[in-house]
Amino acid sequence: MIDMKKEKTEKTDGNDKESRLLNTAFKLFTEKGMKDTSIQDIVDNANVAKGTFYLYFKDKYEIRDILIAKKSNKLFNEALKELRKNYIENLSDQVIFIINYVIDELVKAPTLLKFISKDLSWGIYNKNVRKIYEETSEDSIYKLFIKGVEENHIDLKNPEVTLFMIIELLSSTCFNSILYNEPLPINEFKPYLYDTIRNMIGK
Amino acid sequence: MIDMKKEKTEKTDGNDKESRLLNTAFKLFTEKGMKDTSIQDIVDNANVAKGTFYLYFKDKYEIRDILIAKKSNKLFNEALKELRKNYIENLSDQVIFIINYVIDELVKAPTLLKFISKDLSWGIYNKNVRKIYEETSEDSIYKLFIKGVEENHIDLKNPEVTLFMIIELLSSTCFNSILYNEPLPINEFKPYLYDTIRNMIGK
DNA sequence: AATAAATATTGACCAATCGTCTAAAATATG
DNA sequence: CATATTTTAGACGATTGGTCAATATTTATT
Repeated sequence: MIDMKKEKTEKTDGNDKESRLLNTAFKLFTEKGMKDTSIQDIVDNANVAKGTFYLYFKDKYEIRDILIAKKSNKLFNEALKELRKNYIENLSDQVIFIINYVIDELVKAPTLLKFISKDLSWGIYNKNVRKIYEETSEDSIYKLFIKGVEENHIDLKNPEVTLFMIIELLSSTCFNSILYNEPLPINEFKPYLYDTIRNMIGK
Repeated sequence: MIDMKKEKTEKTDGNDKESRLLNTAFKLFTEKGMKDTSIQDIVDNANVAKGTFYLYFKDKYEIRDILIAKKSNKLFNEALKELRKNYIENLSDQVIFIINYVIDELVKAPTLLKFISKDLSWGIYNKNVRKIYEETSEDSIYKLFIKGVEENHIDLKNPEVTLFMIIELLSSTCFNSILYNEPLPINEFKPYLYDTIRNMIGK
């Protein structure tokens, strides 16, 4: 029934041409930067024809948006998974746990941080990125936060904006550690950041 | 003495080719977006040859950086000028005054806000932009803040990072009013934002 | 004022890049 | 096995980016 057909068949472990394009693009974007990466570069390195690229993506910027969304979404989801393993009651502390997790991961992987932040500033504000966020995430910091605010009767004028502000703070804190090439005392600064978050959320 | 030479002479009120390129680029960037504006577009609309563009700017991205820096710098300088007219003692209140001024101006000019924020997220983190900031501003929110912290013996772990965070908050607050097309109650949200700033700076 | 040196400007030119399109290959369906 | 549908390939025209030698303009020098 299942025959091998041609010898050319790659291991079909789900990494199809689309995935290969995404992986290759991420590699090249982080290595050489957006500007110095052409679509030809991407398809050559992914061993795919140019036409195939345009089958899946509109242009270079769409593939970037998708990448940023996937990478940052993955990071937040990992953080949420870790959060579930611990029992943390307070919403402020839950948010701080997540922020803390993400900061640590980003500081460990500066190329990822640079990519996420530099070209799109965390991508939170980009329509395309937000769409992918909403499509792909069953569980999300957004839902956790909104639910938490409701359940705990926390008095926030606009929870959504508050969450964005907090993530913006996360972004700026991380990015500062890259902006200055000298190592920034990010761990010293954390308690200070978390105070601010507690003040924003209350409780 | 002063002769007209050619009839082609434009009014030489300081707007040379460089300025014309900058103005035209800003117009096109905000009207059509970065991606749909080619250098050819810019030089055609500015009535300048292509080579002239490359005499002043490295590429499209450099002219964008310069524009963002100039526009945002101008905004902050206007805010500082207004601040000087009032007598505000407290550093928190001074910062809030400036933030308030800038927010109001940006909400009034959404295309400017969109340009500043979208492609570079306020530009604070961009090396090129920062360089221009430092070169062009005699008076700046940066200096005001650092001096204020010192003079008032305010205990901040890292004043520079704190200021960036505050500006990031300003940026995120403004940008939220664009993100959602419906009018966001930005004025309602202000007191809340300013509480946060007071908590960050203290006093 | 005439000449020389320095600087600014131009636009033709070529290489690189984009995005389209048609034909071929792979796969699914009956 | 024949036919329809989807996926892939890469050649192609159009656009864009960036260079460069020629030309125009300004500034300095005598």
